[in-house]
Amino acid sequence: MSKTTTSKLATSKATEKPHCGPGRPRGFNEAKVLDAALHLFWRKGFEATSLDDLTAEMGLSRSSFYSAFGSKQGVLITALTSYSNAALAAFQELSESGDEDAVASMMSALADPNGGPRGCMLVNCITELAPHQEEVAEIGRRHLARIEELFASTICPNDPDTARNKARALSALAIGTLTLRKSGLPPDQISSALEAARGILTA
Amino acid sequence: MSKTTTSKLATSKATEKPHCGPGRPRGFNEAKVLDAALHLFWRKGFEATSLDDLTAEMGLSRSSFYSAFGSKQGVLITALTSYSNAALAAFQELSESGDEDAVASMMSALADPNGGPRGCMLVNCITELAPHQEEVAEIGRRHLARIEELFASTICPNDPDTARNKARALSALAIGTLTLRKSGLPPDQISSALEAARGILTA
DNA sequence: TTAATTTTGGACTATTCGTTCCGTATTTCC
DNA sequence: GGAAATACGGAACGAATAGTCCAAAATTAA
Repeated sequence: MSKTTTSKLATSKATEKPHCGPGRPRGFNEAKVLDAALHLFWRKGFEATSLDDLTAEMGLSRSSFYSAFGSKQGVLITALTSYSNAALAAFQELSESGDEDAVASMMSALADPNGGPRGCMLVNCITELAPHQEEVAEIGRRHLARIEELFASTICPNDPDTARNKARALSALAIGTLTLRKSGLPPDQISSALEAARGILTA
Repeated sequence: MSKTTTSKLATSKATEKPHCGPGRPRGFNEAKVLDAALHLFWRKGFEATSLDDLTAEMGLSRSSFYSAFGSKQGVLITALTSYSNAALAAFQELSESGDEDAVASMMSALADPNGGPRGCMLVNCITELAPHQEEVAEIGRRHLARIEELFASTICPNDPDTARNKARALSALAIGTLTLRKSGLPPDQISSALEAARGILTA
């Protein structure tokens, strides 16, 4: 009686890869499960997230998990890399918008005073893992360097030296703000402080 | 043959408590083992530090550890509290020095461009634990609020409103800088950016 | 000395950890 | 319809985890 149910798993939407070689096709969307993993790491931290948590949230069996990502650390690196790329792309778009208050938008995107879960996952990972996982540190360095670069090219395309310093300060400001928010400072106080500092720094 | 060695443990320096009530006296200095625990947590993070790591570093048996501190979380809270108090006292002294460049000293004390292990343990704890351990969040809030307060009273004792915003920005700046350093940015680049930002913000 | 009290070492427990493995299901290629 | 290849469910693994327990040791008060 168990044989009567014919599987429908493989015939899902399958927006990404329509299945190439031989063998049974995957029953999950890689981008989606990676996103689920990322948000779980964001909520709980890397060490505090267990394999049971992870596979439950991703909807994968342990076999599928390990065959696809190799290890707990592997799935973090993969998810973090694509998160960084996506975030940087969006950030670049803001910086190239030519908008008058592009810097303000960039600050908001980074510091996110209203505090959805999309603050900056990378800051968490750097703080928790960078000293002990070189791959995470590398991703973090790349990410922050690119942010600084985009800040610099936005605020002052002429004088590169002071622009660089101001850009670094803006980055540090936004990142530090994330910690303030995480400690419980109300959003409106975050906003006003950010606003004031940005006004002064970019004047 | 094992009985011949008479113990000398209890007759140590014992600078803190000369032993009051009845019963066997402790063989360890509470402040010292707390400091050891704090630095281990700082190096490895809370979740990544095991009881074996902890007791080894503190030089305690599990019995002594649990009878003195109750739990892994307990020793963190205790150590973190005294760390916060000591750091804030030193910070207050800087702010009350009347020195011309008191703000610069305060920034250095917080951001510590040369990066000894005494950066700011509290930022690590906030990032890793505040969302899930209310006690840690509370200590973090207290700590950051006090820092902001001292900044505000130092830079501009008159106009309290903009002083508050600038103080908040300086705090965020210093805290964000810690993350930059942790990601691998060289100390001299940290220093120059801090210097520039501070100059602008306090002008 | 003896009784009372506290600390200490380290064995122990029950659980959870990340990872591996195997039998079965599902697909493509011939 | 095979054969080959890949994915899946879930049991199993050894190591590691935070925390408990108890007998022995060390002290004070009588």
